[in-house]
Amino acid sequence: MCDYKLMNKFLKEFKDRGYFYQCTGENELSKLLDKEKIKGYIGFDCTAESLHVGSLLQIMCLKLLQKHGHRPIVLLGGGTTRIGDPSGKDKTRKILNEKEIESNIKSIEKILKKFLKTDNPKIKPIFVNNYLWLKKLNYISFLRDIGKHFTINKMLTFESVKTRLDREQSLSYMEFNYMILQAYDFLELNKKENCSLQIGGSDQWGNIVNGTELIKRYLGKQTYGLTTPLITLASGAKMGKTETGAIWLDEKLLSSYEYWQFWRNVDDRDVVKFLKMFTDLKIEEINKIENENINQLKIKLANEATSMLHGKNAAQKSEQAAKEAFSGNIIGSNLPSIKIKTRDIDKKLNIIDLIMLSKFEKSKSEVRRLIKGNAVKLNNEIISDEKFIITNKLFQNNYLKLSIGKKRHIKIEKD
RNA sequence: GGAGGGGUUCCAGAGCGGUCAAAUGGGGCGGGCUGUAAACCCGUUGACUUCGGUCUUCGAAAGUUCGAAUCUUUCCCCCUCCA
Repeated sequence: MCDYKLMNKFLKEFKDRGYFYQCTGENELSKLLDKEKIKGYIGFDCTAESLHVGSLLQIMCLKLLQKHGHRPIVLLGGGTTRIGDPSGKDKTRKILNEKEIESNIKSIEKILKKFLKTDNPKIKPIFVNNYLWLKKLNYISFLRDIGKHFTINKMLTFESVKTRLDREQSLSYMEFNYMILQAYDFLELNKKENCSLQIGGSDQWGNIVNGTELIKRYLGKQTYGLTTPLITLASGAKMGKTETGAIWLDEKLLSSYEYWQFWRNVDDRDVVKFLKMFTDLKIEEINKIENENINQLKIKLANEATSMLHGKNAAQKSEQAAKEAFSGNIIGSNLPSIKIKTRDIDKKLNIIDLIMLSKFEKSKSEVRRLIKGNAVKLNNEIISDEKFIITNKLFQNNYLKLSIGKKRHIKIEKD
């Protein structure tokens, strides 16, 4: 462990922000980072069409590399996604087809570009797809060149493998190979791009170390691995997926307003931690404001996090919309809206159908329950009759505000 | 290969011929308190409904029965122990 004061600035900030979990050769890494600008890589899973906040910490790591002049490499694992990482999974994953993976890669790349600086050629991210080299592998030569460096004895001790075997859940040979492929990725990136650092979540530790060891044996070169802790919410839940649905980073899957709301609603105990982790604010500044009004801090967190992804404008709009929605009487002009046809209103649209149109609920029974529980409001008036008919009179300047519970509000616009 | 145990609603887990849309806990949702927090309290949690009911669920299929999550048969899948 090297002296904190002498530590490389990148590493130091990495720790100060709470990104640090484990590291191989911390001292040497620190020296290396002082001496030169390096390339560091993180691999992202492409099984979904978008990333969610569960990957945000990884993205922040890439940003931090850039901030300190290092260049991030983003590996979108078209190859490995075809296999499926067994880490942290107790079942074999669904294998996606080529088309799905390709389109996932595209949309994930788009998201990452929103976070990362792409104008400075020295630090702009390099996007790579490991399918490029994995598809060309020749089985026999791969076994001879790469496979000989891995012992089954050791592979069996890895957590991802062990838990599967312990529970007698089947682990296919295909999945068993995942770690070798990931190690090979690192080797390839080292050869091609001189990449000398791999960052990943703590569950990737085994895979990462395999990579550095392979490179040492195969090329005799020193590389490093760095892992981030698994972020859990104060409530104990894993970050990223709520019961309602994942907190997606793609606007198509989750509006910027909802994204803002996610941050606005974090547990009190998580606020400072998240300010450090997920905003650009300086650590000293965060320390200074730490004890300010908790709700102001949450708004700050929401604004910072939202502007990072969706832009300052979207963040401001969301804040404004929230203010309007929660303070009461005005129809929040910035609220998400849906349009309905005047014809439908003339056809005596009732409240249940209106809510169905809003897509807030997909079951009429559930809507009836909500109405019984005084959860439904139109223009802030509780609607307690499930046969309530929507009339033109309810619209003010062509708008009608529909609220379900305290947190869900939508603007209905007459078309 | 031999012997047992099991697959139940979002999850865990009761039920073992009618009173079962299925106990209980967790989670979710809604209400209250507050601060769009936590904790706590209350309600609710298959779908549709003209609120009378109707329809679909207890691994899959077939059967016994007036009636099946519950009994029988076959099939699929999981677990434990022995070889």
